[in-house]
Amino acid sequence: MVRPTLKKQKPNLQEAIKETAWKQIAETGAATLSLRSIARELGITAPAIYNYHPDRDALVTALIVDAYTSLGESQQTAIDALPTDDQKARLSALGLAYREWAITYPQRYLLIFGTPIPNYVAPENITMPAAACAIIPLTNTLQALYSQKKLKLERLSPLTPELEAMLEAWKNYGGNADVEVLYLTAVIWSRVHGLVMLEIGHHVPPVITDFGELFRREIKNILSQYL
Amino acid sequence: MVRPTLKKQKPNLQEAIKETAWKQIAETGAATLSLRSIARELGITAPAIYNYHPDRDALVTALIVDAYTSLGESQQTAIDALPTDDQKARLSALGLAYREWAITYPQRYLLIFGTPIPNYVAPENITMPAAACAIIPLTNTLQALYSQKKLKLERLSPLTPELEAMLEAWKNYGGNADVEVLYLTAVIWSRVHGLVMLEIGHHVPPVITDFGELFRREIKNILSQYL
DNA sequence: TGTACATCAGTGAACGCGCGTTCACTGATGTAC
DNA sequence: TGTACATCAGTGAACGCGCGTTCACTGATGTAC
Repeated sequence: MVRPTLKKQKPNLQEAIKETAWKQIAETGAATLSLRSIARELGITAPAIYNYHPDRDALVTALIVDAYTSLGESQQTAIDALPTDDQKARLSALGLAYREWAITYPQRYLLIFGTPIPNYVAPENITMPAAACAIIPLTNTLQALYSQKKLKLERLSPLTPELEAMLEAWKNYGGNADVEVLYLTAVIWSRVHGLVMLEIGHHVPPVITDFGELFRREIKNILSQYL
Repeated sequence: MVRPTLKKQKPNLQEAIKETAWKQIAETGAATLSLRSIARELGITAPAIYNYHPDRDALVTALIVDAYTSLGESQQTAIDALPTDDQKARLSALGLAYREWAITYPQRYLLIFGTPIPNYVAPENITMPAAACAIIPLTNTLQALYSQKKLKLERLSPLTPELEAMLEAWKNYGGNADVEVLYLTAVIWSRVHGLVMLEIGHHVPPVITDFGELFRREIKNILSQYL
């Protein structure tokens, strides 16, 4: 009935499947995602999906990679227009853009950073690099500041040998930055991540009607703390 | 076959149901929890559970409340033994105990702070107060420091009127503390929360073999930043 | 002490549901001659 | 231009599974006389 029309409009099921998946994830979260419900909404039968993805887990993996990529691109876009010499503005922009992406796509954010989907195991060799890309703009910005000796690191508690060794290993593993920069990346990221998770998880009393106010103050505090 | 024996050993199904639920949550997470699997492990039939909980959602709510309570108690215990005049040690203990609880019961932590369970809606009038109890030890400790004028608030970016108004509302709503204390509560909590979420979600490269090192350094940094 | 009875925790069958995945198939498309 | 054929995306039926919830029931317990 409706199917033939849809079929004409969307011969590229490849994309349509993921679009519908994102739509359903946005509506009810990734945990209720199913091949059958995607097929239903698309007006096709469930087995048709197997022509494009070997199984459900492969689709989920593709979605996760796309989500990381989208987050990473929004991070990069946030700083592309800003002058390279104003690293402070860039750092701030990264923080604000990060929250913006997360509250625009809360379910997407939860897909990558929330509780793992039951019975799904992420192939780490695929998802880890994608995740790394999302963080690279932050690392690069911090590294630029570090190179210009603009980071106030003297306030930080000294690195223990164990911690330094682990950060060194991280450096070799892929992080193309100095150990203190990697540490700051993790720590600043986790601060932003923590606030974002509280906000989209509604773990803050409802009287906080504009969480952005709180978030922006904290971004300012982070900037003045390390710069 | 096995049932009668079990029945003799555990006549208090009320507790046994929740115990088994926790066990299964610890094993595979809250998302796969089901009345039938609890009953199965307990050697009873699923409908028997309805004698103790009106439906699945009620059980989940009870578990969530228990989790918050357990976290809150572990927070309180962490500072009970410490001298009241050493607020710095208390603050540090709260942070370390928080992580300890979370990595001991990661699935419990995710139950309350991770992605919500599909098709479950938390009755906020029940879960919010329980959640508040988990945070009160931190607020109280910060309030004590504030009263003794030991918090370095001058470094913080100024409160906007909007933010101050929201924090005032929070105060009336239940937080029995000054606005700057409530702000610090939210911000310090979110920092700890962010680190914990990254750790239990495995979002940090595997070369970071002892995340505790990173965590402890950050606790020290938080202390020296605000105290 | 012994019998009749009420209570009520737990049973087992059944309901309707949705899921991932397989398989032989159909039927439109596009190519080869 | 017209026919025979291969391709292959999508179908529909079926598989076995687990779920929450309902309902009439059973049978052990404990009470009342």
